[in-house]
Amino acid sequence: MSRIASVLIPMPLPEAFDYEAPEGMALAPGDQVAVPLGPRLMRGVVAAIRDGHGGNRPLKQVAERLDEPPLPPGALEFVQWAARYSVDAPGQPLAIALRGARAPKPKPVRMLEATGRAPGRTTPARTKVLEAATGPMTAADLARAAGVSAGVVKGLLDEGCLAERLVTEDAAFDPPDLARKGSELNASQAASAGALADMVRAGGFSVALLDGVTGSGKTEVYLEAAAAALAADPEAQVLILLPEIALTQAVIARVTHRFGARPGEWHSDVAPPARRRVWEAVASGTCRIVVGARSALFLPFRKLRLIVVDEEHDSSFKQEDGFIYQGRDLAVARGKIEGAAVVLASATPSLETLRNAEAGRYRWLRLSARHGTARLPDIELIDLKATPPEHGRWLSPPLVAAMAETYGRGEQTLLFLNRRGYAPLVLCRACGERMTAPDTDSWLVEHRYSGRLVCHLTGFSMPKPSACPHCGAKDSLVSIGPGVERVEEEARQLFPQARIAVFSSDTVFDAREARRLVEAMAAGDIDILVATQAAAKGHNFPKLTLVGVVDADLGLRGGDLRAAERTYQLLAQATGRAGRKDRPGRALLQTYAPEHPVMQALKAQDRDAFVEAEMAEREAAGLPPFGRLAAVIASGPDAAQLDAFTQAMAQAAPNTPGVEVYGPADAPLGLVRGRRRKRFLVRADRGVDLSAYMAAWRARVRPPGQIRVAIDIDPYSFL
DNA sequence: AGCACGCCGACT
DNA sequence: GTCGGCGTGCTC
Repeated sequence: MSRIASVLIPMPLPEAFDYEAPEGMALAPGDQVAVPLGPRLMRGVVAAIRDGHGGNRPLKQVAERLDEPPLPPGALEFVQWAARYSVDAPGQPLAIALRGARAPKPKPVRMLEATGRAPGRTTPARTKVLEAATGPMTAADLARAAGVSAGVVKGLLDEGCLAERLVTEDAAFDPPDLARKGSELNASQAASAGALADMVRAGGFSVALLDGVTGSGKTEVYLEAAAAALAADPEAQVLILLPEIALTQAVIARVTHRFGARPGEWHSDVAPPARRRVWEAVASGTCRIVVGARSALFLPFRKLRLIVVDEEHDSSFKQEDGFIYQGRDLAVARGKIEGAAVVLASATPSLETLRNAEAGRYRWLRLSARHGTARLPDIELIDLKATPPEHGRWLSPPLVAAMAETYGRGEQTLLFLNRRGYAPLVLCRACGERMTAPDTDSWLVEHRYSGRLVCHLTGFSMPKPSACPHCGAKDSLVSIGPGVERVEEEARQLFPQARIAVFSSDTVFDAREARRLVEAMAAGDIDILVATQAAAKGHNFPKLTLVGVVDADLGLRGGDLRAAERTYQLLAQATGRAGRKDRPGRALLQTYAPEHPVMQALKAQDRDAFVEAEMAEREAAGLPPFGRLAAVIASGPDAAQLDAFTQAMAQAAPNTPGVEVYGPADAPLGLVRGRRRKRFLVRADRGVDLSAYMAAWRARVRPPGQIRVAIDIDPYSFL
């Protein structure tokens, strides 16, 4: 008999591997260890310890217990739960959970300090350096502060008048100052904040929907819930999740102001050493507030007491590649594991969340009053059949007139179009050839800034050719349809004097640039902002009084489950931008289907009507939130082999009451990176353990050769 | 994911 | 006769 450690390894292995725990090595679940895997040593995390022996073959031994913070029990359980739920290898979520633990430590910086020794020879330059050396500084800073060359500093260092000291950036996070007062709350906010504070103080798992229109002050309310959680327990930790990196800076500033301490920041743009610092501080409990993107859910919290999911409806919470998961749903799961309160905040909650609130599973807190004196914008539909734009233009006469009026008053316009680039399609007038990426069915999008054709799916790009690559015709390629760049071009032609900017992921590369643009807009330094979804939420632009939605129908096409819901949310968010302070706002929606229920509900600003109609349709079809969906994407380079495999897979689908399997069908993007793709869609009744069903199905087939099978629980994109 | 082992073409 | 192409499969 010996002790056996079951070890999770951050790789796509199907299960934890067993190792023998060497005599005298103290090991506990959560410990980070080094274990031999094949020819090399891997980092892993102990999932469980038991007594026993290896069975038919001898086990390898754990090589070393690493001197690193262990994964707390809640984090470990969450990793395993997430893997099971997503029907994926536990190593996938574990890799996310260890992303901060494996990052390099912050490098110590060489700082110089005066030692008090007088230099052998005093010169004016040396005196200036010693006067400037009031505290530890880097050599470069000291030379700059004294206005001398680096040589002078070096000379003083060599003589021992300055001494070198290695300083690691202070790893500690300041504790939140709980004596600080929060913002002044109106009656509605105060009631919700009180309810959330009670919920948090009561302890244990519970979920609340914080439901309030744009500008109703949801952030102030959930910050009070955070204050209650932090005050109730000196070790309590709070996690605030946001759908996009661009929104983190504003919330970090709010948290810093509210608690007098900067929270931990966690998203893909955070540099590795800073990530390591946050990871360790969260594991040790010294970092008590984290603001981050969905992957922050996997941080090693010790005593997580509150999770806020801001803009909970946002589809960016859905991770689509690699480890596929829905951040909002996993947040609720982590809350359950930790016994924490979960607050889902939105102006346009997802139908899933609304259903849970209606059914009483979630506490439903409505923020009714709008902050300050701002009024909701008027929403008008522009019927593009009645008043179409000129040929080759995208802004209709009524929208242009409204823009002129707004510009004339010195106010701002937001033109909203959820399409990057200049034109979504380039085709040849001579032969009709559509430009697509090699090995892909998706259209190449023209980008004029870069002069290239870009595939938004694979990242492939090429210079725009002067002749058609198919038929060779010269100058025959035409740009079809609008992207934000093209709308910007049109706006510049219409308003040559206006200050116009574009906000899309092609023009805004990082959080800093996003903040710069948002600040310029807030300060009134931009007259017309042309934006994709990236700018449609979370900001307050006092001089913005007109929102033009260039193509309101965009989300109504394509026949995916959430198209109507997404359009509704997007438009409600985008139009919510207009007229927030004392100016009334207007929103103009260009549409070819003004009679569509979504357009009508939006025009009437009747969320309940929209939700009721959409819920009825979903219920009748047994679709989420009344049923559950999963997708299988099988892909491979050989079409015939893939067909044969997906046919076999269809045969192998377990026959279970309450589950229907549709497919195999060609995936909408049937060819990606040279691989053919086939898709199954699985619909299940609410009570079915869909993850178990999918796992059982997958276990029945063995994908041959190059064929890959990906399972997506609760798919969003049907591509 | 790595990294081996494996079985078929052009080289010192 | 070998070196090496990367296809297939395993790692407790």
